[in-house]
Amino acid sequence: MSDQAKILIAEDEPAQAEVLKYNLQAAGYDVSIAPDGAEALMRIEEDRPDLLVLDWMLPEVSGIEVCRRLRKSDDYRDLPIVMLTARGEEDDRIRGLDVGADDYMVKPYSPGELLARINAVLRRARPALTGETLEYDDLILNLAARKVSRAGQTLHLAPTEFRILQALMERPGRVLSRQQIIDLAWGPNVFIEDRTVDVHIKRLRSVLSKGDFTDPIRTVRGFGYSLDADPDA
Amino acid sequence: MSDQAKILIAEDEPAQAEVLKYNLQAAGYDVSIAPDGAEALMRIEEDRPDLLVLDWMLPEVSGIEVCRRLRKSDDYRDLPIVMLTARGEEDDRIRGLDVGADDYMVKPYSPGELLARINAVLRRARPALTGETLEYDDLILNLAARKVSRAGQTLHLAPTEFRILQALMERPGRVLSRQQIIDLAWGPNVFIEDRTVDVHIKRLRSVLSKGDFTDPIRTVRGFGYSLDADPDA
DNA sequence: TTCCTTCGTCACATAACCGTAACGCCACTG
DNA sequence: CAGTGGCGTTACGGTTATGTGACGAAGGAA
Repeated sequence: MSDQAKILIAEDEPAQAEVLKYNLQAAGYDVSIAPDGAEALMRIEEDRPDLLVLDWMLPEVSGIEVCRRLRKSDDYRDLPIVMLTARGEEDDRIRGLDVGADDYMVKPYSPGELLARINAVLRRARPALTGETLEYDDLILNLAARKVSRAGQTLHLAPTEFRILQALMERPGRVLSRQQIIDLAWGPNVFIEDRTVDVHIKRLRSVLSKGDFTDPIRTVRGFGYSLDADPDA
Repeated sequence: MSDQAKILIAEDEPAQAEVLKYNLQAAGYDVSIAPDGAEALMRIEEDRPDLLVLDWMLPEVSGIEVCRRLRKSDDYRDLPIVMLTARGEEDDRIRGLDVGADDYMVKPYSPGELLARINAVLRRARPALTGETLEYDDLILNLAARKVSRAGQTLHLAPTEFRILQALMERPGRVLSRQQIIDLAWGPNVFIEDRTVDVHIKRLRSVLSKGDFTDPIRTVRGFGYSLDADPDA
């Protein structure tokens, strides 16, 4: 996982929850705890965790009910869930997998194994979060995947357009001259007409503004171009 | 291990064994039957099942003895075992878990529930049994068995295609250049034309997309290829 | 041996992309 | 308000990257 993934632990036994939190934090996760099912549902709305560790026996709203509700909701259908069951609750375990948990652990579990499962589930569930990304306004440029999206929608950029946008996003707000853009996007010692940049900027704009998006590129007359989401500021 | 997992039923009551066999076959498993403990041990050697459904009361060699022996052997230490006990044999049940059964069912059981447990045990046990598994979308690549399946269906990949897919699946979503693919799939210091990668990608695609599957490989013009199940996301 | 699979490469077709020229509008200057 | 340089936009020819079918070589299995 590239950054710090958020994990919510829904567990009513404070001691267990704390141990788990400690272990997961040590592994680099951002951890919070909900002591019952109702609170878990609340915190899911609030914190938007990337993964839920869900104890099966919870006060207020049972784990299985939490799971069922999440799977029915539009927003959290895909929230990865690792459930915890005590030995002897085999029936619930089976129901849990049926209800849509991604994995389960039987208590008592080894912290290492639980961590491994969490990592595996996260990896499986969030392939998009791999690699370095540049962000500007609602634009996201993923270097590793070589993908650009705006407001969640993937855009198709030609290679040159991609490199120009990358150059601009690496220097947000700064005005780049045409020659600078050529150096950054084509490489130094490449002879390209300045006006060619204009054409690519135009193409880039038309892709970025497809739909009813506003044009994030500002023309600075006599100098060049810059990224500027809010020209009035 | 193919996607058609082999299950051995060790059960001395023919009627029960047959019913069970019928149900498991309907669920897509490859099923065989052993009427007593001695035969069970023999068939395990012979058939190499992926999971054992083990009745506790068996002629010749008792279920508990079978279990104990398997757990002591080097080859079958991790063979998943689901044991069947008659009601009232609580002591044996507990001994069974101690001896190393992975799960148990009390007779009479519902076929659906047993199936659910078998599925769960297999899913949990397989990674340990078969080595690491890579998953992406509905693709599963089993390193140890060198097998690939899509949506449950086994695919036949040539060795080079397998290694390329492995390289891609180890870095899901990330774009790999042709040279990187060569290094990863052929090894460093191997001279291969870049275009050769294209041809293998084409062959890989045609296998992965057989039927009406969508092509999971994205071409990134000017750079290389990446795994991308959902280009619009 | 012969048959079959896999491999690397090539050759050709196609589609995507690129750079440039040309035209006309617009913003600024005076 | 006229003039001018800068810029947006379109069109187009050429180039390059990729898809695809074919082929011969190598190796293994029967």
